Amino acid sequence: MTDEQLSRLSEISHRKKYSVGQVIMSDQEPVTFFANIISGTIKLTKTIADGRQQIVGLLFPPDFLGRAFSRNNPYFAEAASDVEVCMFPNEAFERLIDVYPDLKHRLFERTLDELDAAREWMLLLGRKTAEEKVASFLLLLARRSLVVACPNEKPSLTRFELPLRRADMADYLGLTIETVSRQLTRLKAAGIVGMSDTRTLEVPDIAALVDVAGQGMAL
Amino acid sequence: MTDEQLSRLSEISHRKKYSVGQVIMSDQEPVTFFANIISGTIKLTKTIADGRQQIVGLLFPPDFLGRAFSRNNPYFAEAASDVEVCMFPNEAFERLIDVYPDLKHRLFERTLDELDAAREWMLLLGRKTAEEKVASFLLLLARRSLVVACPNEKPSLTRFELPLRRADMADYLGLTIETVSRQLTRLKAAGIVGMSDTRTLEVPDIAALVDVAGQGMAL
DNA sequence: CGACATGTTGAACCTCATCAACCGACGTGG
DNA sequence: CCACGTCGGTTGATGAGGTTCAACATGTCG
Repeated sequence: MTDEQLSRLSEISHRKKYSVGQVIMSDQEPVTFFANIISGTIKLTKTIADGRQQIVGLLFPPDFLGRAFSRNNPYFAEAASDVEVCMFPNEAFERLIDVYPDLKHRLFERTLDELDAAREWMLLLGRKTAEEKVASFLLLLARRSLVVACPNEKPSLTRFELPLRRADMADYLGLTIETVSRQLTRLKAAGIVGMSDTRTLEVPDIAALVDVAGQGMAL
Repeated sequence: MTDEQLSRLSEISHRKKYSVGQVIMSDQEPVTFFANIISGTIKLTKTIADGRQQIVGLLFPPDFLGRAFSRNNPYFAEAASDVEVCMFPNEAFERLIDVYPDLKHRLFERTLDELDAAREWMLLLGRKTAEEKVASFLLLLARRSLVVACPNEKPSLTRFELPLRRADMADYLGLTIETVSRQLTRLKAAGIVGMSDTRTLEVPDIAALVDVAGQGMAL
């Protein structure tokens, strides 16, 4: 983005914090803002009346949260961890979009990426086994951590934090908490991953993880 | 669209037909065209090496098939029935997109709709039972047929053709052929749907179908 | 300390996948 | 014309993968 765009953006923005579990956007209310994630993880969920829930998207910095063209929003956005965002009132942001077409173009490309991710996840949800699901999720995080940390090097050991609790992992993978837990201990027992803490993971050999993730996690 | 846009479009287009099972776009090759579906049904699929398959999108007329900004395409597009499309070479189409911003806007909105549909389906794949899955799919088709046929009236009986064989329904719902078949006969036995032919369905009472589809199919 | 949230582990159960047989429709070649 | 293979679909029997229910462990906070 150009400097001018950035300054225009910052003029209309303000920071906001959410703590774990807080609802950021609701199913019920129209969306009044766009937000840029500064830190933390946000989960997008869909829910059935009886309580069943599915996470349909995870957002990390510097992802965008919002609803282009102010339609109604069919998801919940919830803080999966403590979260800090940079918020833009809807109208102001959409005015900016009209003025800077390449900003809109960016949003478009982001949406296409989200669509690809959603469809990748459809394959996982519909066709993968519990073990493959968990492994695929860990692989996703492992690769993310590599990109964030050092784009070029390939360290033999990858270590990262789980951004989700077991309950959320279950809702993301279409499983139950218990199954997620069991598969994690299985992967640990098989030496494919190590866990110092329940939220800290080490992957000694990514290739081995790729193997149990069962393809389709192309990169 | 304006008349001018339409005429410009038709200048660069040509018709093409595909018969059932034919591959329209492949995983392997870059996409060279956009296409507007004139008749028939196209399925977008993702596949794992061992043969497991998931349909990640269904396209009906007048949907669009293609890949904006000529990235590589991670899906297969296959004719689920005999299909007729109107094709545009990629470069020409993208030139048009640049000239007519609202055409791009249209594509953007279509992409957002696809994203919503994909996420709706994630809920289905991850959290619904076999019965709910099948019912949800039938509900989707029932509503589609209502919209196409008569936007206003609400006839008591809805009748429509299944655009997919059992195998494809299974791949769309994350089930096996046998389970799909069994659930269909269960719904038939319960009087929720009628089947004159294996591909022709009647829904006497949509509300009853909504009921077994288990929410989340909001409209 | 007790209450609560998060995570792990075990046992029983159930839904759905798997394997297999069967049916009708269709097309083809002898 | 009929035998034959193929394809799409249905139905049954069996079994495995995951869910459910329950108990327990650990850590945190009032």
